[in-house]
Order: sequence, then C-alpha cells, then structure tokens
Amino acid sequence: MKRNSGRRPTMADVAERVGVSRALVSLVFRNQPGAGEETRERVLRAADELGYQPDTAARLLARGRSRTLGVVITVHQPFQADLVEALYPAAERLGYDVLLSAHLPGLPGRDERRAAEALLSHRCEGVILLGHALTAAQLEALGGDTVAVAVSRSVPGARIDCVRSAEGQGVRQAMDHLVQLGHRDIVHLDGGDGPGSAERSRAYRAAMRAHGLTGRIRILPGAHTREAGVGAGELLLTEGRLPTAVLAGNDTSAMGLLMVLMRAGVDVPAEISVVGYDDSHVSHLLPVGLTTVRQDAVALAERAVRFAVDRLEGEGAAPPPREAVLEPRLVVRGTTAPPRV
Amino acid sequence: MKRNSGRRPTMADVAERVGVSRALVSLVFRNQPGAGEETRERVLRAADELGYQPDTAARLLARGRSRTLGVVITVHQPFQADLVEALYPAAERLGYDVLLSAHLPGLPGRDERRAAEALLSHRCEGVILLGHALTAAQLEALGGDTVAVAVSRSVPGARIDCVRSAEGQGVRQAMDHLVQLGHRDIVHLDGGDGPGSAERSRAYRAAMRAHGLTGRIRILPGAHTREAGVGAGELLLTEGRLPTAVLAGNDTSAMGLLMVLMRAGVDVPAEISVVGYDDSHVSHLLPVGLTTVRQDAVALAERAVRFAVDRLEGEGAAPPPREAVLEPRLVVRGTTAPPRV
DNA sequence: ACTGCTGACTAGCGCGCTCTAGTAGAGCGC
DNA sequence: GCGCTCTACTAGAGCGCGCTAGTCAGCAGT
Repeated sequence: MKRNSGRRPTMADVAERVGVSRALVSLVFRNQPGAGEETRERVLRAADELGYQPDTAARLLARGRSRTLGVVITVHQPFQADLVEALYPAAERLGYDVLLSAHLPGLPGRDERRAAEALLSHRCEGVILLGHALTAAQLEALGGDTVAVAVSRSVPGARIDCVRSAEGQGVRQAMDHLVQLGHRDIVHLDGGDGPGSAERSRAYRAAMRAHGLTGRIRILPGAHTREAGVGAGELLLTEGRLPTAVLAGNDTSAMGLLMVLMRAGVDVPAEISVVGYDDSHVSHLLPVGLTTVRQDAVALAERAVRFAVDRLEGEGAAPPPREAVLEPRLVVRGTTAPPRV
Repeated sequence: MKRNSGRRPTMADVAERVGVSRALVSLVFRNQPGAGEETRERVLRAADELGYQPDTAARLLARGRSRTLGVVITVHQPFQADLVEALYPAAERLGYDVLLSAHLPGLPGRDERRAAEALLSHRCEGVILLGHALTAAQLEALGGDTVAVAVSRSVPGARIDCVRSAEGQGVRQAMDHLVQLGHRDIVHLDGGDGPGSAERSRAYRAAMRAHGLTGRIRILPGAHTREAGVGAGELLLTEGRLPTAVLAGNDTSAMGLLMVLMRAGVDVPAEISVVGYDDSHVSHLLPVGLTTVRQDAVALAERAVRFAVDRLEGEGAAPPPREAVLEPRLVVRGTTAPPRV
C-alpha cells in the first residue's frame, strides 16, 4: 500500500505497470476465468503496490447492477439496531451489500424521503425502510420508482412489500399471560406514531374486551422512547394508586417506566407487572429480565431482504405487493408476576 | 411521477422529450446559468413526468468529486447515535452528504476495514470512524489511501486526524467532585477496549493518587455495554459491602449498573454515587438524571467534519495529522451525593 | 496442409453524467 | 455593412469500469 498522492490509481495504471491490457486487469478483479495464473498474481501485486481499489461508482455504471440495498434507519432505536445487525448477514448471503442512511426526526431536511433518495442516488437497487412514518401516498411514490420494502409498519392500502409481525397476536399473548396471572387492572402505554403501535393498542382494547374488562381499558399517551416511559411512570406515581400491570408500547418505553418505578421504590413485579414489546436486546439487561413480546429481528430482516431481492431479480411483470406477517412470541421473564392480593 | 417499468430514465430521455440536448438538461439539473427560464421549466416538468432522477454514480464518475463523507458506526452505542445525529447537519452545512456503514463486532466479515472499504468504494471522499478499534498500523493504512478521521479514540503514533475529548480532564473533574462530596472509596468500572477507556482508567488512577487514595484504587473489568454494568453491579452486590461511589466507563455501563443497584433496593445516591461518561441522551432518562461527564457530540462532529473537509479541499501538500481535543465538562445531576456517614 | 479448438489476452463501445470549447443568433454601436 | 458582446444552446470528449466480440499462438486430429 503506497501512499499515492494526487488522484487515485485506476485500472489503466495497474495495467500499464504490469504491461497488460485494462481488460485483463478487469478479469482478474472480477475473478473471472481467462487470465493465466502467473499474470493474475502479477496484476494483484501491482494493484497492491499502487494502492489500487476498484471504483464502485464506475463499476456500477458499467454493469447495470449495484447489488446494494439501502436501509433507512432511525437512530436511537435499539430494535432497529438489532434489525440492522441482522440485515447485513442476510443481504450478504444473497450477494448484496448494505448501505445505511439515517432519518433524523429532529432535523427538518432529513426525513425518510431524503434518506431514501440519498441511498437511491448512490445506486442502491432497493430501499428497506425500518419503522418509517410515511403515508400510503408517499410510500407508493417511493415504491413506484423503485423497489422498496417497509419493515414493522404496515400501511393499509399502500402497494408496497411489507414485513411485520402479527401485533395482534403478540399483544393477545401478553394480555392472556397477564390475565391468567390474575391481573384485571391493566393499563396500556401507547406507542404514539411508532411502528406497529396503532395495531398494538387496538389489540389491547380487543383483548380487554375479550376478557370482560371493557370498563377498565385505559391507554396512556406515549411514544417508543424512554422519555415516554419515564413520563408515564411519573404520571402513574402521582396518581397514588398504581394499576397492577402495564403493557408498554415497546421495550424502550418499558425500560423508562421501570426506571422510574424502581427508583420510587416500587417493587417490580410484586407490586406491578410490566410487559415490553420487541425483545430488543435491552430487555436482557435487567437482572430479572423484561417480560416482552419477541419480534424475531433476524427473521424480519431475512424476509425484508428476500422481498427486495425477489423483486430485483424477478423476471417478467412485477408481482403484486406482498406482506409477510411473522408470529411474535411472548417471552416471560422477571417483570411479570401475579398481582399482590 | 410515472411508473416507468423497464430501465430508469436517463438524461437523454428527458432531453429527447423536451427536444433539447443532454447538456442543457445537465445545466438545468445543476442549477447552472445558461438555460432560458422557459426551457428550464419544460425540462423540469418533463423530468418529473418521466420520474427522472439524476444518477449519482454517473455524476460522481463524471465530476471528480462526490462530496460525500462516509461514517463507520457501531450499532447499539447511544453516544454514537448522538454523533451521527450531529454529523448530518455539520456535513450539510459544508455541502457534504453522509453515508453510513456499520461495523458489527459480532460478525466476523464486518470489521471497520470492511465497512470503510464499502464506503470508499461507493466514492465517499473521506471516512469518519466513530469509536473504532483499529491499531495504529491499520489506521495508517487507511489514512494513507484516503482521508480518514478518528473520533473518540486517539491512537498514539497513528498519522491520522483525530478528534476526541480530554478524557483526563473529564475524569479529573468527576473525581474531584466525588472526593469533594466526601467519597474515598471510589471504584472505577473500566470500559474495556471502548474508545477512550484506556485514558479514562489511567486518569482515574492518577486522580486517586493525587487525592492520596492510592491504596483504595480498584478497577473492575468492564466494557461500554449495559451488560458490563449489570455484571459489575452484581459483582459488587455479592461482595456485601458496596463502595461509596463508582466512576463508570460510560453512560451505558453506568445505566446497567444503576439498574441492578436500584433493583436490589440500593438507594442511589444515598448509599452509593454513580458517575457516567459521555452525556449521551440516556443520561437524561432517570427521573433524577445521571451525573456524567459531558462530551459535546455536536462539537466533536463538527470538528471531525471540518478536519475531513479541510484535507479534501486543502491545496498543496497534505498537512501533518491534526488532533482536536475538546474539553469535557462534568454535569452534576442526581446520582451523586455525599456518602452516608 | 487444412480445419477446429482451447486458453490467454486485447480492442473498443457503452453505462449516465459533467464540462470545455464551441456555434447560432440577437442586439448594439459606429 | 462591420465587429463586438451576450444569451441560449450543442457537440463531443472524457470519468473508470464491464463486457462482447474479437485476435493470436499453440496444438491435436485427419
């Protein structure tokens, strides 16, 4: 690796140094047959000496494809971090590379559209949106021009591939668990406009009704943030009487809630049970562990990549939008117990 | 926006539709003078109708520059999320775009080198490494071929631009604060190979010595993870006697520690004081707030971008590697108090 | 000697864009 | 009429690579 000040070396430089044609160097770098063993090695050595690295932009331009998937993320979301972690190997197995672009809710000019455009303009062939907040129309616009897959949030009516888990089932499992333990006074901490939260609170209501607890339905406004959990905890504490159980919108808000409760000396789960949602890896951090609804990040990521790749490599007419709904599974850990009598 | 199945439209398609030359379309899309007002509008309208979007790969190839900075991140690190959040606007102000690539410690094939290469091959002009774990030699190799800036971790001897905060000062402030409160039995939870942790534990030892507490120096092995904090907390609890204060390697491990302690009914800060490091936004989440050493993510990000851009746009010979050392500041919140007598 | 074939290598077009060097035509002063 | 400038636009050469369609030497078979 030699520092080569000035412009970066190109294939032509390598070719010239070895005394062969550019095409031969190209062959070598693409691992294609057609180059002699000895020449191949001389090319690689020369490239190394020059510090040559193939230029992806040019490579992309020349062959039609980039084999790169763009992923739009929201920073500060542990479950999305889990997804990203799972996306890389899933994409790699199918021969795709991954590029990330952040959507920053705080920064005006940096919404999902902008992030997706940045990715596309870098020749990503498809875009995977993690927990976006786009409307059906915006999704359609995106999906019309390109291959796009939405993860976690299903937007009814949007003609776009979507991967999510069956929120209703997950919530139902959690609620059944709580009711079975003997809880009746179960409050739901809403997830605001977070992915899946509309479905989750709908399912909460349905479950309460199903268990004959219609009169006890109570939904606290919230978000998928720790701040929201903290706020909800403080609200509950000021009320004097705690519910016996809380179903949080996701793990992050559950953790915020737990933080406040424990801090106030409330005994979890003896005095109050808390259930999270996602099984992002924060839920393993309590010594007792957070009871939560597990969304399989690996499976979600694999499905998302598969949808994108299918569409990219599919022959003929584009198939109609598909939806994969994965079954979540309640993971009972230490934050739930029968209510105190 | 019309769904245009088949290949995506190019400049030539737009030009043909309007009945002008490709060059004119190019002018319009670069907002350059030289096109009549009416033509300009016709071009834009045609482009919109075709769903044309300029192809960055080709654009990059054609003009020398991409004006894009690559950022190598580690997923699951709140402080890095803060940095990323600050990097976008900082880069944008200087007219640069940002692309992210993750380094996954878990996945073998996905180390910092690989992440950086992915970014470079997508024509990023420079790479900003957030809390990497590369050796001096690896950094040099990277810095030799390209513009690279390391954030948070200074590697002695590596000839590469570096932005970090003065760990020694930060730790010193935290230690002075604890000692002034009356603490003598102060344990340090090490950050393992996390960025800055070597300097932090060195500074811890120095501060203990400076306060005449050499005999009480105690460093618990750890990492910049919540798991490490949880582990340390459990260890301390099994020992029966808690220290009166803990200086954690970063906020994340401090939170893990706090979680366990509170869970065990330990009163923070009455029974034990805890100081974090970073002031990542998790530290605001406790109702009382985490006392921590604030690293200014915005300033760090701005400096990192500025270093990269200076090098990219600097004329003449490359300047010697620079280092920016920002002053951290202790932020006293609710997790520190005088020890119980 | 001719053909056929294989392995090693090359010429050169094209990917979609930028950018330099130009041209056509209008307007203007003399 | 002439040159001159200015605006609106165009021709065409790259940028670094991939890829198709070759060339050419060497060798076996008839």
